[in-house]
Amino acid sequence: MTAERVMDKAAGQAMGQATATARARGIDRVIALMEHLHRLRAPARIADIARDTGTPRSTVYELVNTLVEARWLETRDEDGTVFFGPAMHYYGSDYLNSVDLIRKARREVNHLAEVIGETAQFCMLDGNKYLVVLNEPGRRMFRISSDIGIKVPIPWTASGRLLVDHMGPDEIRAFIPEEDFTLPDGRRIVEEEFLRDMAAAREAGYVRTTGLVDRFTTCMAAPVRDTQGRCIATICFVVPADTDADEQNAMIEALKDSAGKLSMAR
Amino acid sequence: MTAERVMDKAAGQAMGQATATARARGIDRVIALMEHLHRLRAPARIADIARDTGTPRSTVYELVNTLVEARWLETRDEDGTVFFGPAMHYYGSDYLNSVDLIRKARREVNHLAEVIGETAQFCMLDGNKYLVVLNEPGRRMFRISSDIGIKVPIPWTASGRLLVDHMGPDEIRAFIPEEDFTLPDGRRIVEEEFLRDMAAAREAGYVRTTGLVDRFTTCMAAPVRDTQGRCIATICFVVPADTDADEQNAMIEALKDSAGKLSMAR
DNA sequence: AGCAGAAATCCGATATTTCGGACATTGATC
DNA sequence: GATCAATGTCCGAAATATCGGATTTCTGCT
Repeated sequence: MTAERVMDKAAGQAMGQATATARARGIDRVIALMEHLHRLRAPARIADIARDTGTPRSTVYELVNTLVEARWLETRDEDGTVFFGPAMHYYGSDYLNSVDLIRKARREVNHLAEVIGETAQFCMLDGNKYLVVLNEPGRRMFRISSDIGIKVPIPWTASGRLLVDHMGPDEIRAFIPEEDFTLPDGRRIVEEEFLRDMAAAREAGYVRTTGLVDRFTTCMAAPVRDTQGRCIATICFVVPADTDADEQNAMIEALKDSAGKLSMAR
Repeated sequence: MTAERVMDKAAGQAMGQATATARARGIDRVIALMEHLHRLRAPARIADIARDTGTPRSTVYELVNTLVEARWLETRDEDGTVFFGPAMHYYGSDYLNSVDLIRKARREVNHLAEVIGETAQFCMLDGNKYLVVLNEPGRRMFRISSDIGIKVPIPWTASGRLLVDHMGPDEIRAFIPEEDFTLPDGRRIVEEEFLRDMAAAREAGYVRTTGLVDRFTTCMAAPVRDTQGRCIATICFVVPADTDADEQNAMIEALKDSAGKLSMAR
């Protein structure tokens, strides 16, 4: 109820910039600032931060100084831009280590990426969106970093078809926003198709999709289930669509294996 | 200059708790709070946070609410403790990906931990202290998490002997605080010994120490050097002291190999 | 050199947040 | 069931951090 004072939540969804109105707490401004950098995924100049977050310039300067001193932010290059600093990594590591499932998942994801050599990920739901929690790039050169912590519509992903496993058609309709069935390129995912994929995935114990978000990419995912059999996360590979079929099958086996271990674990 | 208002810096070194005096900015209180959780490396109850950071109780409640809402913190279990939340992981990942050397180092550390099966680390200096930046546990059960982002006296570590490589005896004396030559168990590292280790390490291209911080642990480290040949980081293994000699030699070769790649890279 | 525009700093006033302490709630112990 | 302790909420007042705008410094360009 406090942060909303600064950001108009209604305006949220779209390109995340807030129009500040009144005077706000330092904390709320800092939260907006960090969130902005995260969405940007790149260093930003202070003036731009001020504009894009709707924070008065003098305030941003003041806060950035404080944050740089605390190593939450770092001044980059000599171009006067700032980005996240080492403290965030330390705190983030503490978080990862404190969550049992994620700590174990890290092992599996690293192992998969190392042995198979393709990009492996660990994904979960965050509200009604899909989220990459862990990402370990394979040996390929490109696609170095992925979108850790960036929310994506559930129907855009292979894993999404597993993560809503336990819901009936009506529940899903209520849960996933209408507009999320439209892909970035404008194509539309028919609901029946989605439900069919889902049922097939539950049956087979894995799911594979090609050319969803990106035409030339194939995703394969296996479900991590809790003791009640509910899918609480997925492990997946992201590979070029032209990857050899046998290799893909090997990957799926590896995924099922890893996902199985994590399902046991908790 | 702002954060100091809250924390008495002189009191620092010891058990990190500050005695708040005057009214402080929310930001400064939050920084103290996060730093406290990081040192603690465990969830804490709000009342304890208030006591240990010297922040008024009502203020902590207020701030924690804001931070939980932003996912910077998370309420754990049902015992009312709080700890870092997922947002810290996302911001931390952004940081890691934004620093070239660290991003590359992550590959190497993961690879080493996977292939050799022992805990691998990537370390750097932070001021006049040694710091584990990346840690990847091996296949052994114990010693799951390490002290990422926790400052350690340079002489306590194998890597430390490489990281001050470029300094002369006088520089080192000026750089490393006197008291840092005393190990946690009270033993004292003679300066000549340290300098000898250093010279030998530079000569050999790696360093190995046993029973420094912990009697039953051996550390092996290889230097990552910049274009001027200066040691800017190290890669290392942390293994039980009774590890087979041949295995240790193989590890050292693997370390030199990885460190060499990173030295090339930048 | 000189100029224009942007980046960064400075400063005082006021709207606001922090803080203390009182009050409510929960839970454990005897 | 009563007592004590710990946890969490609420509220008004006072201290002060945020903000606007003016000033200064920097940078690139003609």
